[in-house]
Order: sequence, then structure tokens, then C-alpha cells
Amino acid sequence: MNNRTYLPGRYVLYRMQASVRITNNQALFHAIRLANELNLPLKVVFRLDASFPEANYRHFEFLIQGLKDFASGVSLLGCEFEIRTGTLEEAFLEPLSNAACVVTDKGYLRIQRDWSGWLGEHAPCKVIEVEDNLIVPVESASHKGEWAARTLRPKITDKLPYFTSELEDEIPVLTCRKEASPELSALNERILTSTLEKLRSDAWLIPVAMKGGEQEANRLLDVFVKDKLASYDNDRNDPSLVATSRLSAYLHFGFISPVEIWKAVEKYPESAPFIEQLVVRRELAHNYIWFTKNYDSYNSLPEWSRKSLELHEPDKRPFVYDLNLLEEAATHDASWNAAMREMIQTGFMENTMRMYWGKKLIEWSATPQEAYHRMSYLNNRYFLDGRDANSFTGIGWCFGLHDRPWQERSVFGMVRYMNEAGLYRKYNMNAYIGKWS
DNA sequence: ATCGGCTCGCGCAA
DNA sequence: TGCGCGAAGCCGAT
Repeated sequence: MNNRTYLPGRYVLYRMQASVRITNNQALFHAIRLANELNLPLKVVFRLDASFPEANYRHFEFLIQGLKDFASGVSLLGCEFEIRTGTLEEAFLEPLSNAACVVTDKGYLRIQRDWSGWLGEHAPCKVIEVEDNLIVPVESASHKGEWAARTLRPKITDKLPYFTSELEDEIPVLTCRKEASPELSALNERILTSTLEKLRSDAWLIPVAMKGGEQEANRLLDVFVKDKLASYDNDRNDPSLVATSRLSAYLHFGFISPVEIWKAVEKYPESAPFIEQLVVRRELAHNYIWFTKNYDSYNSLPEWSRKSLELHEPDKRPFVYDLNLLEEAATHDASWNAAMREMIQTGFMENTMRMYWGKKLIEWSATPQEAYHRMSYLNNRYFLDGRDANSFTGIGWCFGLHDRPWQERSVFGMVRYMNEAGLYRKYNMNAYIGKWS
């Protein structure tokens, strides 16, 4: 990431940000191997940034559960783990000043790229970035923003065998081990507690039942492979069933590696539709945010769909709702209200309903731009997997991104339309609505 | 119940 | 330059 050299230092520093896990954490593994080569201990630092845009209590509670999980796991490896708060300078200048070199994991969001850029610039020593939250690294998959899944798919499938065969799964043994210091773990604990306390008053939202951390992620993966994979293709779209892996939030925080998921499912012949989601669709989402500067703005949507939506901006909407009415799940549409309640109560929504929910927001907002803002706001506020590549791309899809045009109609123009009758025709909507009433 | 048409632009084949 | 094709659609005709 920078052209600097190894320095005489007290430790190798692993700056953990996007991969909060021990299992298949290639950045951590690389840092351990490097520490062994240099005959130095390893220090892991995570910066907990309570001012992360749009993050609130529920996101931090989930993340902090994962950090606690990591802390107990990493202490067994014999390395020091420190959670630091404050600005980048406050968090990193001191740890950087004693580092021989730095290893960091890779994030794809604009803010994560900015942080990594800062690290590359401000570290006096060598900084190495390890990409371990995609199976095929984003720039290896494609050198440009792809038009749709079908243009990326062949590129990904060609490279998948290579990127699933090279990786080491065994955690390397650290040579210079350090006993976990009780003072440091007490300090970490205080930081976690005070961050949550602050957010509890600032940005309180109903707590969700989903529990963060890599242990829970691994448990969900086991449940999925054992009980759901066989019927996944058949049941995944029915929102009344719990037929999907529900691992998206765990992937978002790096509690689980996509490679680990791939390894758990690939041996089953019925895994193809799931792998399409895990690999092709997920890589496409990352391709979009990586190659599109303003991936979170209406103006980055494809030209054909924006033009078409704007042409139909004067069209009369059948219903126009204020944001507070939407947030209260108080529309005329029982399916939509149920989806909104699922989102608020659980921080999650089944994929079919994410699409339907988004399409209706377009229909019930005065302009497509307003619909885009509302969709982004609600996604980021309530979903545990919000502010993720998949989330931004999913919002875009509702507006025609990575999709094709359809017969022109009111309000939507040529952007794909969905209606409630379609849901009732295909799925058990009464069961779904009953679940969230 | 099933089926064609709708519509744009990419990328491959020619 | 032409042509096939595409994350989950809808709608009207048969």
C-alpha cells in the first residue's frame, strides 16, 4: 500500500477493520507469519468509531458482540488486542510509531478506502493490505464496472478454482507469544461499554435478536447446510419461510469469510443457486461500489433508467406517503407494512420483500430522487446489513441497476414493476403478514 | 394455466 | 453489423 520498508519496531501491527474474526482471516494469518519471520510479537488494533455515518445502537451492539468474541479467541493465540477510539490520528499514531510493519484487511466502502489511504500515508513503515472479504479479489474479477451479472459471471467462474485452492485454512502458530494482560482487557471492556452507553442515549432503536460474532455466524452456517441447503432453490424466495442463510450481516462485519461459506456448501450438488448469490451477486455488488465513485447517489444509476423515471416524474402516484407514515408501517398495503415491521424489529428482511418494499417506495414518493433518499435512509438505519455493498447495489436494483428495461408504464417508466398480486400468486403472504402483525 | 410482447445495451460472432 | 440475451415482472390474449 505504500513503498516504505520494514523498520526496527516492537511488534507487527495488524490493523483489523473489515475482518472481525479468527477463522479464515487471511490478514491475521499473514500478520502472524510476518511476525514469525521478523521474530516479533503481534499486536492487533481495532478502531471503534462511534461517529461512523448512520451507524446506531443496534449496529454497534452487533459489532461489539463480535469484538468480544474476537477478543477471547485472539488471546489464545498469544497476541495483544487493543480497541481504540477517536480520530484516525488518536487511534493509530501511537501504535504506528512502534510498529515494524502493518498488515490491514480490505474494505470496499468509500470511508473504508479513505481510512486505508490514511494508514498508507501516515504509517512510517511498510503497510500490506490483504483482501479476504471476497473470494475473487475485486480487481482480479474485473478491471471495470460491470453492466450486469451476465457480464461478470464468466469472469468470476473462470477464476473461482484458483482463488479457492490457494488459501491456507490453518491458523499459523505465533512464535513470540504474549500473555493477555488483564489491564488491557479491562480497558477494552470499558471502551465497549462506554461506546454503547453513548449510543444508547444518542441513537436508540429497538434492540434486535440477532447476535453478532463469528461463533454465531458459524452456527448459522451449520444450520443452513444441515437444514436449508437442500430446499434453498425451491424456498428461498418465499418470505414466509426462513429458507435463506441469513449470513449477510455477518459477512458485512467480517464475522465470517465468504471462502469459509463456499467450502461448507460447494461439495453439495444442490449448492449452485446459493453459490450464485454468495459469489456472483455478491461480487457484482462489490464491483459496483468499487468502480462507481458515488455508489450511494441517485446520479450513479444507469442512464436509461434515470431518464425513464424522470420522464414519468409528473405521473400521478396512486398513493403518496410521508416518511413518518412509512416508518410507522401505516400504509394501505399489508404486505409492505409487514416488511417494514420485520425490518424495524429484526434488522433483516427477506430478499423478495426487499425488492417489493423498494419498488413501492418508488411508487409512493413524489420523485425518484426522493424515493432513493428514503430507501437509503431506511436501509442504513434499520438493517444490520445496511451500509454494505449489497445494500447499495440492492437499492440501485430497485431503480434498474443491473436489470433490463420492461414495458413502459406510469411512474416506473421502463423500470421493472412489482405488485402485491404477484406476491400473493407465488407465496404464502398471509403467513408472512401474520408473522409481523 | 400458459405464452408472447414489451425494451435497452452489452458482448460475442461474423 | 447483427443478434441473442438478461435476478426474481406484468399484462392481456388464448
